[in-house]
Amino acid sequence: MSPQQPRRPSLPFDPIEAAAGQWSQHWGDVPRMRAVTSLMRVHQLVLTELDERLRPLGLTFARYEVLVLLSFSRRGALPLGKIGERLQVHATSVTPLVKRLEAAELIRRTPHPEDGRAILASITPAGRELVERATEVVMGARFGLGSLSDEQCDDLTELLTPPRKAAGDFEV
Amino acid sequence: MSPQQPRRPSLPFDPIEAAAGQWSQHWGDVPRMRAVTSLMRVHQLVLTELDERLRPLGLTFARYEVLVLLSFSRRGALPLGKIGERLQVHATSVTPLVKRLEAAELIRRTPHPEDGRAILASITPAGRELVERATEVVMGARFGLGSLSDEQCDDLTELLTPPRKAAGDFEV
DNA sequence: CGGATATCAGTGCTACTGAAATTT
DNA sequence: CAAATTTCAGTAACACTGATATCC
Repeated sequence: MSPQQPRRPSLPFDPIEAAAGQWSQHWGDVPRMRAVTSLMRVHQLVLTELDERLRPLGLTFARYEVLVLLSFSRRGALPLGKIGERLQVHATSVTPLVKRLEAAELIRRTPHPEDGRAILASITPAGRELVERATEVVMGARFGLGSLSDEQCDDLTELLTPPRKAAGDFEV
Repeated sequence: MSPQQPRRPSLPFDPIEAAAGQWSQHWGDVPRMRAVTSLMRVHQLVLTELDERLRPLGLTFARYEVLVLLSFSRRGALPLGKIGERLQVHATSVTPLVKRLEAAELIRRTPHPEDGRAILASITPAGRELVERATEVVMGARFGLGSLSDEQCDDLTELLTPPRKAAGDFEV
């Protein structure tokens, strides 16, 4: 539905390959230039598609991720700080994110029983229902990567691991 | 410089692998779930690093891309519509993007000589100088993908081609 | 006239800085 | 008191909708 970008005719050539040709004549490191450009473009495509499909449910992909995280947590509840940490969202961005989910009654905010500074976000039954429906939508869209085989997805994950490790996301 | 996100200690495990374990117990299609999560994370890491390095030059990665595109074009000039098309930026987003570059005197806006509706953006000598310096910065950062070999970058580009083709970016 | 080009106003989402309130 | 948790105000990007002026 609703192609936000006006439908453009397909180009008769790969625009990234074309740019790489120009790039190589001026500068160097073409492999990295191509990889980064491809990464940016595919990210844009995947995120746009998933946001679009989740919109009828009143969710963005970011809000969906919060619901998934809470539904996976032991008590269905986490302090806001943990949410930001796990999802790599800035502390000052968690507050409005959680506020929207609370307004839709998908989560509840309660004071942390053991730490008076912290707030617990806990998923509601309505939140659990919606995350199931949203997951069907996301899986129905094959995460926006339906053109890749399972093996190619695994290869992609593996190739994207060194940058995450280099950034200090995790050890080993 | 300036780590916007507070430096978090590395986790002793891969958080995406951990989430995949949970995911597999509830739902399916783990390969795609892992690949999309990795894609999102690496995109965030790369874009944050490049924006950070370009900030001292007064550029964002988006603005840098416009300068590169213009410096590659035959006359150093393109109509705004073409810029949006090539960089996949919405028409209403091109205007402020170009306006900022003009304010910094990196490009000039002139009426299209043959089409009274269109505006040509042309790169200035200062723009050409800055794009050279910015490219040194970006290449010095190895595009944020310094942890990958040339061969791995090529593999990554190849894996990301089917999604772009499926989205109709180009034919063949 | 219908379609294309660019602009503007306004909304929505997110990242960030800097500051503050509260609690540990 | 220093550090942690959350919130708020304000700035900056960017994507998008809907409307408008202009021109082909």
